[in-house]
Amino acid sequence: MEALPVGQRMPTLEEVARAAGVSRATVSRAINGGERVSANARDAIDRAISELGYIPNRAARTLVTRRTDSVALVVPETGNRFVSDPVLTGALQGITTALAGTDLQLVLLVAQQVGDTAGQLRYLRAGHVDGALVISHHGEDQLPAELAKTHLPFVFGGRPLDPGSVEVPYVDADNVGGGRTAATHLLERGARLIATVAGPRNMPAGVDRLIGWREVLAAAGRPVDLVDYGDFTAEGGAAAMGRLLERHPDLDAVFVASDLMATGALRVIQDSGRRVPDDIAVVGYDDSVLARTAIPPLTTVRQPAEEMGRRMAELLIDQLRGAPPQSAGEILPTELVVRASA
Amino acid sequence: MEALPVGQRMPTLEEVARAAGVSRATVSRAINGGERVSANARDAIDRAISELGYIPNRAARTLVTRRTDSVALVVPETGNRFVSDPVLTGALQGITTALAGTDLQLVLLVAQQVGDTAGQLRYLRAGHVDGALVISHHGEDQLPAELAKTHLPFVFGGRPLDPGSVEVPYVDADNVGGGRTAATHLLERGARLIATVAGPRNMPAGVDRLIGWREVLAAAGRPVDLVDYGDFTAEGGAAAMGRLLERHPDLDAVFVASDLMATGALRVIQDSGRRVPDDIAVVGYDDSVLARTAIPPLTTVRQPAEEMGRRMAELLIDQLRGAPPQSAGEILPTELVVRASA
DNA sequence: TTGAAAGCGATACCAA
DNA sequence: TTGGTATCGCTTTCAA
Repeated sequence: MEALPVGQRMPTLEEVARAAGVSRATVSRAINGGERVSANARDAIDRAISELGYIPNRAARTLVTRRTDSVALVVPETGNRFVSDPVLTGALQGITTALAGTDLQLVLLVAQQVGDTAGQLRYLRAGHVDGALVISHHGEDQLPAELAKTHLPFVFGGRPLDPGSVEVPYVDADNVGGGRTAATHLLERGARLIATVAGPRNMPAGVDRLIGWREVLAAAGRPVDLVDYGDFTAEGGAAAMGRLLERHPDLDAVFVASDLMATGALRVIQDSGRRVPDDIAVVGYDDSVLARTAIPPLTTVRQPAEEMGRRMAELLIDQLRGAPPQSAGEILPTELVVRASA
Repeated sequence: MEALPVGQRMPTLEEVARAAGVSRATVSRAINGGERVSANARDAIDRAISELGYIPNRAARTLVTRRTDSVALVVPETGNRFVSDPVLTGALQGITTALAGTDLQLVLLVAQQVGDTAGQLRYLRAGHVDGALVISHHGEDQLPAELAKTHLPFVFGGRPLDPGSVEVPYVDADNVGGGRTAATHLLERGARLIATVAGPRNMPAGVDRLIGWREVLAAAGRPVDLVDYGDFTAEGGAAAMGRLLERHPDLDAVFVASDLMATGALRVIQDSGRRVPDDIAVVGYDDSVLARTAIPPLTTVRQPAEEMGRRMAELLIDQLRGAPPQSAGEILPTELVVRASA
């Protein structure tokens, strides 16, 4: 990366000052808040700025302020996870929306290999960004503890499983509540034997949804052992559903902890000659595009992905403004979207 | 954004120099290529660097080199487009892979409003990045022409519709070829009356796939007027399919220009009492997750999204190294993925 | 091969 | 309210 194509020469503060007939210091003040600058000077400076098309040089500014005006979006996992994760894309949406009101730029920090947090930490520690938004699925890594050491403001998306005895500010959807909602809906529909395809045991999202489901069934005096686990893939969902049907051929409802897994479950159920929802009612999770395109369309628990992203960004911005990090996580409510499958 | 949380104080070049017993200049040379530095000095410097945990300050470096070591990913559209676009997420994957070998950081530049290219251009012109990767669907905006004026290296993903008399380096999938492949497959399956649900007429991807389809049918002496248009949504696909069935109740095959539209088409076809593929064979486009989860699973044309992203990044890196921009677009082959729907 | 010193373009302190 | 000036951390001549 030696030879450098010639870019436009940008006007500097100096030139603006000269054109406006004032000093650099005055222009700088005018640009940053405009305190203690006379109306006269202001006008001249504004005119000079727009005539010259002046844009402050970020590098120069960063050098002295030690502020980069950019924040990182840390995505711990690589591979098609990024693609398939229904929350991530929505969160990204919310994040950019929230950042739009500021002059903060979003820098993408995608792990090169699964579990490669070292490289990301190096970057974060280097002071290249003012803060970090961390999307976390597997909460088990040491990212929270390590991040806390850096003194860099950060907010997690998704509750870290093991914060390592540090307070971690995070935003999460109410997974327990979502599990409750799904179970309650199936109960109210009159289901007699309710199963669940849960997510992985090492992921907070998987664990919490199961907890909610279990809670409601236990309270209703129903069995809570019709449980099998998938890995949040369609194949995993299909396999788990198959095992459940084998063990409990008479089950008539199932809560599947993700829409993607639910598509797999749907296939297995229909292949077994059963109809959805008449023989088996199915509730999914995420309200992703898959829920709408599935046949039959899935009743599912909507995650407020975009709002999660927005709140993450807002909490980070608060910290950048000097507020102390939130000591507790923020839990956003989920919502049942009723379609044809249950 | 006034108050600034105290970050760690990072060691500077100066301190490394002192620790190594050499001058700043020598350390700098050692870091940048290591030309004209004695082995002795090298060793001492390397040791000092790792002991102190030194990381160069990007802002200071940028200030003098006028290089930012970051490139922008420009996403012209906002809203859930980002989410639903099957190519974008894959391309992102390829881009980060290609960038992993360099020290380039990816900065996300999402348009705040549809068609708001002005803000993006301002940012790009400000010299905040060394180059830009532009994801383009609607080729009609003036982004290509405006970008060319900035002298900033850039590469488009997706062929711009109207380059405005400038050569635009781009990477695209072979949409015409994809349309041909789909049509050919349906012909070879023995279909008699082949329709298509095309994409919007103002999007290159939509237009090109239709051209390919038409080409093959014309060459085979088949009618080429069983065409209706959708907007790349499931609803659009369903509506277009409905119109086609009404006009041509006897059609027995259809090429739908995106998997998402195909899910809508599938629903309409099945609701009309017809079976897929027995009564109507369906070929989709994208090989997205929807193709795999659809019932029946979709035969579809796979876009090499990840490879597109990788090539985009590679072409940009070439330019950053001083190579002239490619004068012609680069077209990557598509591939038919045969599943149950056709 | 090495080092001294001059910037790069901003901010911020201090006097005026 | 202003302007002069030191400073941020690095790269890059230019001499030695």
